[in-house]
Parts: sequence; C-alpha cells; structure tokens
Amino acid sequence: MARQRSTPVSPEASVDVQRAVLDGALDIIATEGAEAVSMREVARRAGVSHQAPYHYFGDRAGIFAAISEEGFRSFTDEFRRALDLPGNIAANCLRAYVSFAVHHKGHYRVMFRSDLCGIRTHEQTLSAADDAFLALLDLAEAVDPERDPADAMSLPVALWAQAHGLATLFIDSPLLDKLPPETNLEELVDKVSQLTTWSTHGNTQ
Amino acid sequence: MARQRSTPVSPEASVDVQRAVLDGALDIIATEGAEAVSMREVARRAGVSHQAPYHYFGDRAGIFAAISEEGFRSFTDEFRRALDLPGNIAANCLRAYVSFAVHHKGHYRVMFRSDLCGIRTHEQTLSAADDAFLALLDLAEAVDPERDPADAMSLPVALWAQAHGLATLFIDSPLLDKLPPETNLEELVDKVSQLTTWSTHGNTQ
DNA sequence: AAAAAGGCTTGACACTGTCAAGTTCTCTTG
DNA sequence: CAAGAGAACTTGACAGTGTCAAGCCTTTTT
Repeated sequence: MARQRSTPVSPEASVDVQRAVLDGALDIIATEGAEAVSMREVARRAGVSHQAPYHYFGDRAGIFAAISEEGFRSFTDEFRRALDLPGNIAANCLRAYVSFAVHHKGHYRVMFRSDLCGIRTHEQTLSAADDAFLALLDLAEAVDPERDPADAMSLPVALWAQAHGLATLFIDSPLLDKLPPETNLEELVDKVSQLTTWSTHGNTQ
Repeated sequence: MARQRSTPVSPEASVDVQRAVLDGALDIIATEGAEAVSMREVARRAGVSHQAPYHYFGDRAGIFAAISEEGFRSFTDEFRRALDLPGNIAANCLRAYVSFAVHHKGHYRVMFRSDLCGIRTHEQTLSAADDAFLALLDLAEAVDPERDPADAMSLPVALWAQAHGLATLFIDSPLLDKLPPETNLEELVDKVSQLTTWSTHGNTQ
C-alpha cells in the first residue's frame, strides 16, 4: 500500500515526475488560471505524494518560476525564428509573439506575473527573461537602426507594448466577447500591423 | 465580549464595512497581488468577523467583481475626460489610460482578470466594462472617422492593445528593471505616442 | 404586537502550503 | 564489500484558508 508508482526509481523517473508536475500545473493555469494551481492537486495529477513537488521546486513559487523560465526560453526561440524570416519584420514578430501567447497560454500567463514566482530571486528565470529582452532589442534595431541612441528604449517599449497588449487582450480579457464571433485572430493581428507605422527618427511632430 | 465595534448598527455603518473591505482588498492587491487577498484578512482589517464580507459580496469572486466594476466606472470617467481635451486625442487618451493603471494599480490589476471575478456572471461589472469599451470606440472614431466600416474593429483593438500593453508592462512586468532608473514614465508614454502613426483608411501597403 | 429583513456573529468542515521527520533506493568512497 | 551520503520520495502534523450552516441582535415593515 505504500508505493503506487510502477517504476519505483530509475534514472529518468525523476525527470518524469518533474515534467508531470509542470504539465499538470500548465494545464490548470491554461484552463482555470494560475490561482487554481495547488501543490496538492499537481501532486495528485502526477501520482505522487503531496510533498514530492517540494523536492524539485522548493515551494509553489518555484513551480511558477520554472514555468516562467521554460516559457521565456521557448518564446525566445520562436521569436528569433520570426526575426530571421523574410518580409515585414515587425509584422512577422508581432504574429509570432501573439501566436506564442495563444498557443502557450499556460506559460504566457505566468511569464509576466512577477508576483507569482518572485522572479527577482530566481536567477535562471531572470536570465531567460533577459535573453527574451535582448531579442526584442534586436527587433527594434532591425525596425529602425538609425534612431536616436539617446532615446534607444522608446521603440522597443512601443513594440513590446503593442505585442504584449494584443496577447493579453486575447487570452485574458473580455475583448473576445466584443468582437464578431467569426473574427480570425491572425487576420486581426495582421491588420493591426498594417495599421501601425513606427515613424523614423527624423519625423516631424 | 460578543461585540467589538463601537457603533453597533447605524445607517451608514454598513456602507463603512463594505468600503473597508474593498479598501483592504485594494491595498493588498496593489502591494502583494490579487492572490494574497483572503476573506479573513480583509475581514480582520475591517475589524469584523470572518463571515461579514460574505454578507455583502457573496464570495471571494464577488469582492473582485465589485473592485472590477468600480475600476471600470472611474476608468471610463477619466478616459472620457481625456477624450474631450484639446490637442492630440490619441496621445491624451494613452496618457490617461496608463496614468489610471499606475495610480489605480489595485483596480487595474483586477479589471482584466476574468478568471478572478467570473465577470460573465456579474451583470453590473459586465455593463461597466461595456461602457469603457464604448469610450474606446469613441476614441477610434475620433482618430479616424473615415476608416472602412467593414473593418471597424482593427483600430480600436490596436489602440487598446498599445495602451493596455504599456499599462501592464509598467505595473506587472520586469520591464522597469530594464529601463534606466531615472526614466520618467510619462515622458516615455509620450515618446511612444510620437513614435506611433495610425495610418488612415486609404494607405498603401 | 408580530413578522420579516438587514447586519452581523460563532462554529464547523474540507482543503491548502509548508515544516519536520522518516523511508527507501542508488551511488560513491574507504 | 561495508558504510555512509545523497537523491527521491513518503507520512504526519500544523496553522491558515474559503465557505456552508445556524444563530443573535436590531431595525423596518405589516
């Protein structure tokens, strides 16, 4: 009665549990939101005792930190792939950004919630987030390499805000209820791209 | 020992408790985040028993719904005031939007979290959110009254995304850590405004 | 005067995160 | 090969949580 898992201990068993805990948490986050994640529920879903997750993640925030890190890493991968695509770079990256958020809802919902994972205390999560930020800076550089170096941050912030705003509106806000039900989200993202012009450094205004 | 409140019951006492519960919750949300809100803690702060909040708000989600509604109402007020200002309407509204989020962090953090308050079930919260959306549509109308009616939603969505993105990046993301510490947020918002051009209906692209 | 309603209260329940202290197994090191 | 260390868990306990149920005053309505 003591043990229920079929393979008691094996080299990859630990990885399995770790993965199962993360997957359970991700599923809960995507469907019910992050607050619905409980240590005991993810342990139950992984088929282990209620203390097993502590072994790998330390505490509840540790699970969110791991999810956040994983999210930032795969985000950076996908985003950099879009950066290398031919065509309108800003449009490609915006599409990739929103697509990531929609298809990795669980990850995305946690990545920017520093209250959940106490990101400042998790070095690896912090470094993954830094890498993502570097990719964003590269996008800004590609969009307007000749902007004023003394005002280098406005463009990346503007690009990030548009993408982040679209993404969060799509996955967490009542926006979708306001749109006609047949709306194609990818089309909408492209239309927003077409609507937006990032004026160059020498504009009048 | 049964009763601890000095004024047992009076016409405005009930309002006081209701208000105190909301204020306690708002304070916790702004400083620690929404998950840190507990029925018993807000009751404690309001100086009432742990069940008193249930009388007014039904359950925990009810508190968030009330906060969300209140947030949307005062947001709409401030936003409409910016709509009537002279000058660059889009810039004025963006500034008002972000300013609201920064100065009403507690409200803003809840307003778009439909997972917290189950907004779909709270009619008044839903209607307050609808009013805010109408104000946004008015902004889009002011920015470009002659855009294609068949594609009426792209511009409001784009405007909303930029504002919402900036606001959430400012109050919840690690963005602030990336910016030079002396950055003036209002200036940054204005620079983003200046950087952005919402192309008119008849643009080539 | 009696009944209903508003504004609370105490008490209980199942559930939560986390500390503490085992229990196995596997892998080193002497 | 024995002994110890560590990894990978386990059971048990504790305080704190959201919420249901039931009661107790006071005010308002009938």
